[in-house]
This record gives sequence, structure tokens and C-alpha cells, in this order.
Amino acid sequence: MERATIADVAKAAGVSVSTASRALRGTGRVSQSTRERVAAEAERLRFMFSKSAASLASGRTMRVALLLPNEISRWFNSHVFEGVYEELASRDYDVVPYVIWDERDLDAFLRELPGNRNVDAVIVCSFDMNEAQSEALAAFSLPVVGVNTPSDRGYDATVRIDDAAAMLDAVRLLKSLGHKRLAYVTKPLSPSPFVSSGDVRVAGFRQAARICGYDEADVTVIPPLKAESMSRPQDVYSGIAARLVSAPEPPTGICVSADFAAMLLLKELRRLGRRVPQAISVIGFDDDDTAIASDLTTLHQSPTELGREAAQLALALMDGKTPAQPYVMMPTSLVLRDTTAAVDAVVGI
Amino acid sequence: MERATIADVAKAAGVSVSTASRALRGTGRVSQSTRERVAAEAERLRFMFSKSAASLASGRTMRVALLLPNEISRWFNSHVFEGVYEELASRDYDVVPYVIWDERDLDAFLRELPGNRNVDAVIVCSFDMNEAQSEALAAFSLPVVGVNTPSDRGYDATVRIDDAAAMLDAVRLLKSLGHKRLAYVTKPLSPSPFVSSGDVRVAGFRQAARICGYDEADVTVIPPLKAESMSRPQDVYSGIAARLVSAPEPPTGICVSADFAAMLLLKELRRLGRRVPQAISVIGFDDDDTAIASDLTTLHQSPTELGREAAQLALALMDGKTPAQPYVMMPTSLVLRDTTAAVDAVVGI
DNA sequence: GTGAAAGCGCTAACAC
DNA sequence: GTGTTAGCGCTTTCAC
Repeated sequence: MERATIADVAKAAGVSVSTASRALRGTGRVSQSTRERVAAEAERLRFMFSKSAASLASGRTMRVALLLPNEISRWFNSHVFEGVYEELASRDYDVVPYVIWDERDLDAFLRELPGNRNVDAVIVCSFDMNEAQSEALAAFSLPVVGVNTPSDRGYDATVRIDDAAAMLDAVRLLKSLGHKRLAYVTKPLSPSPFVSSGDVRVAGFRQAARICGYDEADVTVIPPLKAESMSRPQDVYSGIAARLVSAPEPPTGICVSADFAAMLLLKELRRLGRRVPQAISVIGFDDDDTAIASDLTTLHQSPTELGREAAQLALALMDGKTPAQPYVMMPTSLVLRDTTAAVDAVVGI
Repeated sequence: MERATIADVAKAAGVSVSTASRALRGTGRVSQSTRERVAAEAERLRFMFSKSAASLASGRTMRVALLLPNEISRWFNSHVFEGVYEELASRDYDVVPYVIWDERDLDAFLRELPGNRNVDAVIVCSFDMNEAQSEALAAFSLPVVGVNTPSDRGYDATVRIDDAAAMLDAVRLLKSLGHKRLAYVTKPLSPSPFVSSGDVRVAGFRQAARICGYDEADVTVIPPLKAESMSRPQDVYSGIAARLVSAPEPPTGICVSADFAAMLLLKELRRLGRRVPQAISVIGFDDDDTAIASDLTTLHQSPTELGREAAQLALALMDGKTPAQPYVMMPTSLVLRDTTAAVDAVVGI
């Protein structure tokens, strides 16, 4: 397939290159007849724009970078990606992922990409950069929008879920079911130093417990473990399950920071002979496929929506608009399934 | 951040633009001292290459397109993406996804992208194009590599899992467990007309049954349903479960084309009072998180590996090499969990 | 080992 | 409405 350039199209249609450009892009004033003639020739010659040439000349790349702190395939990441893609693709933008595992990757990104008009915007997902790093990013005159970032500093816009409200929903449910002692279990840490630590969520849980009148002594928080320190992921949860169950006053209402972790914990609790939900209630977070598989009561969130919202903000910013509400909080919702029940229902253990 | 161009760097280092280019890219002969001087100035000026300018001048875009027939967030897609990304990113390529839902999307892709040097290669995932379409793609002088495509025609290289061998593993297991009647359940069709239909897998199952000595009458195949035709996904499986269970001679060994579907079917079978694995054995496919959650015996496949392999082939082709083995078949492996058991163990129902 | 010069294919003033 | 003219920031012969 011989590459036809816009010059070829222009010549074939008997117009100048600039007219051909205007006609093909629908900008400026071009007569109906010329427009059609040019379009016909372009079609005939199988003309395609060179994105590189267009970018170079216009300064707009039609490309936005999506920064991820870990695997593209993770539930959260891939869903955010999907949302971002949907919005951006419909406006003809390409979205290019960059997985940033460590400082080296971030440095490389910062020193190679955002400068010389290589992307039109950057969307940063679940990232926790230090001040210097986010300043470095902000220093480029590019829209930077964050998804579930720990703070708004350094971002032109951010989108996040309302962790505090979510935890309040969960704790209120447990309270209403009569649970006297609660626990919060954090999923293992990702190896990337940039993943948001989830502190907001734990803090939200603690605060919710306080609001609902729980005494600090009745609230256990299991901090995250390093995933690598364990042979099998399962082992992490058998340890935690044992610890929870063997406490002098075992908690009966348990919140877990992610469904996958909740699912594993659930298995371990049952393996230890604890009946869920009869003896212990478990609430997950995310509402992913494992929650469905485990019939897990959980807090539903929609990372796809977060991605869509983030992309819309990026779009607005790229258009030079100032979003009316650049810092967006998205709701979660409690999904009741089969791992929560009233404490009154306890029969045996 | 003021954009420094290579000309600025060259001037600052007191060399010509071409020398600066050579120095920065490590190509051609440049003296050690110049190289260092140029590097230092580039660093100082925070120089970054303009990808567009480089592409335009060199004809290489350092970008490869990944064509997906449906959501980026799907287990298979996002894992292939991850594998592709890993290989390509380490060689400095960007990978840009394009979700092709329908003919319109494919036309748009075909007419806009691959031409004028907009990508260096195309990787096509689980795609089933017609002859004209794959010819159109092949007509560009670009490497095109397929992942789990129904055929090799039109591709410079393909990577796929060995569906036939996988199904043989599954059927052999069921046979060895004493199951007399088998069934194969296909997951609902995706709305995209381009997703590989999975015919290879069903054919593999049928063949495996034949090889293992099953009579055709003892083998049931439930064809895929249109997902949209159902109110809830669950309903699809309650229907199928009822149908399987109520047959005059109900099958007791069931293969399902995907874990998520197997998991839903499993729930329905149990809801109907059938004990799995005591009365019925179920084998899934994929080995994703829902398989873990459901303790599902399943055929493990690694889409990440497929992606890596595909990317390596694309890399070789872009380098102008001819891969020794361009049509690669990857193995699956049977993972035994808790949904398969010997028929002898049947106690009650 | 280094420099000069000619593009790569397009957009964007600016004229008319 | 349409054409002319400069570039955009690089890479790449080709000289020297």
C-alpha cells in the first residue's frame, strides 16, 4: 500500500495543500464542492493522516498518558483504563499506558515523556508521589489529573471514591447487625512504592467506628503485610484469620480492604471452623468477580466511572476550559450478599 | 518548563545538530568527549526528544497498536495487554490499545491508522476477521501478529493456546474419574462480531470425547447464548443448569468454556441440590480469580505469556528478522481443585 | 569524527 | 474560499 500524502490528495483534487487539509479536517471555510472533491480523492488514494506530522505541525499530539503504579491487568487499573479509553477514544485521542514500578521508571518517564509535546495530558492512577515528584510533573504545562491519589496537590483535577463514606456505610451496617467488636484487614502491600497506601480508608474506618460509638479497644486494625514476605498469598490470610479468631475477645464484624483479600480470609475463617455469616460477618471492598463468586457483602465501587470522569476532566482541561468542579468524589454503595448477618442469629460458635 | 530542542543542546555543546543527535542516541561514531559534553548539556537543559519529530524524520514510530474485540478490563485482554506491554516497554515502544466493537470501528481503524507510518506493528487479540478484512490489514507493509486468532491466514505470526490438548486433558480426567456422560457449556457470546467464537475449543472437546471412547449420544454441547437476551447473567446459567440436571440421562462431567461461567453454573447446580463434586464434576477454563474463589478445577492458561510471546514476535518482525517459528502454540495445564471427584464417590443424588 | 543540507508530512498564519 | 509560505524538531545521506 503506497502511502499517499496530503499533497497527493491536493494535487489530485486540484487544490492547494492547505485547502486539502482544511477540507479533510472540516476546519475553516471550504466550499461544499471542494470539500467533496477532496474527500473523494482522499478516499480513492486511501489517504491517511500522519499523526506524527500533524502533531509536529500543530503541537497537539492527540495522545494522553495513563500512569499506573502496577499491573495493567489489576482489576482497578484495567477498569480505570477502560473508562479513560471510552471517553478519550470517542474524541480521537490515543491512550498510552506507562507502568511505573519504581523511582527509576518514574524518573525515566519524567525525563523522557511529558516534555517536548509528547502527550497532551497525563492521568495518574492510584499514585502516591512525593512532593518533588508531583511538582516535577506539574511543572510541564500539561493537564495532570489524578485518580484516587492521596491528595489533590499537584493535580489540575482529581477523581476519587469517598472512602470515609464507604467505611461509614460498612460500620453502620455492622453496628445495626449488633456486632460489638470490629476489625479492619488491609490487603498486602504492592511492591511498587507508588501505590496509594490505603491510609485514607483505614482512617475512614477508624473514624466511622468512633462515630458509631465503638470504643477504641473494640476495634482491631491489621496492618498490611509485605506480599513478598510470604510463600503463598493464602498464608497471609491464614495467619490473620488465626489471629482474629484467637483474640481474647474476637471481633465479629470484619471489613477487608479488597474483595480478593476478603475472599481468601473468608476461606481461612471457615477452615478454622468459624461460620460466616452466622458467627462472623465479613465485608469486602470493590465488588469484583471474586465478590460474586464468594457471595460477599461488599462496597461496590466503579473504577470505570472514575476513569470516565477523569478523562472528561482531562478533555476539558485540554480544551482550555476550567472544570467547574475539578475535584470530584464518587460514591460507593453497599451490596448485601451472604457474608453478613445479625449477631443475634449466632447459634453455636 | 521551556522546551529545549536538540538544536539548543547542540549549540550549548558547541556541536552540530547531527552530532548531537548521534551522541544522544548512541548511533554512529562520536568521540567519547563530545558524547559526554552533549549528554551533560542535554541533562542541564532538560532536553527530551520529540517523538513526533523523530517519527516523522525516521519513519519509525516506536508505537504498536493492540487491537481488542471488547473491553480492556476483561481478564484475557488485560493480561495479554500486560504481557505485550512488558516486552515492548522494555524496548521503548508505546503500546496503544484500540477496542474494535463493530465493523464501523474496524473500518475506522483500517482507514485511519496503519497507513502513513502511524504504528510500527499491529497485534490483534482474539479477533475473527473475515478474509477481506485481514487482507486489508495485511496489505499495509506492517508486521501483524495474532493472539488466539481462529486461523493464521493474514498474520505474519500468531500465538495461541492449544485448545485441543487442553480439552483432551479435561476429558481424560473426567474419564479417569469414571464419568459416563459429558457436557460442554459455552459462555455467552460477546456483543462484538469479532470475538473468536470458541469453535476451536468445542471442536477440541468433541474430538477429545471421541478419542477417549465416548459415544456421541453421551456428549452434550450447550451452545452459547446471546448475553443480551437475558435479564441477568445468572439466568443464563440457571436455565442451563436445569437443562443439564433434568435430562433423562444427566451428564455428570461438565466442562465450561470459562471460569466465570463455570462459577455461575456451579452455584446454580448447587442451588438445584446437586452436590459438586460428589454428584457432578465441573471443570472451568482460564484459572482466574473466580476459579480460586470457587475452588474450581480448571485449565490454567496464561494470557500474559501469550502477550509476551506475541510482542517478541512483533519485535523480531519489526527488526526485519524472520522468526524461526512464527506460529506458536502455548500449553495449558490442568489445575485440580475441589469441583472434580470420582463418580464412585457418589452417595446420594 | 563532524557538519551542511535536504527533507519527513503536516498546520497555521497571512495574503489575496 | 483558496493559495503561499514558513516552519514543527528531528534523522539521514553526503561531504569533508
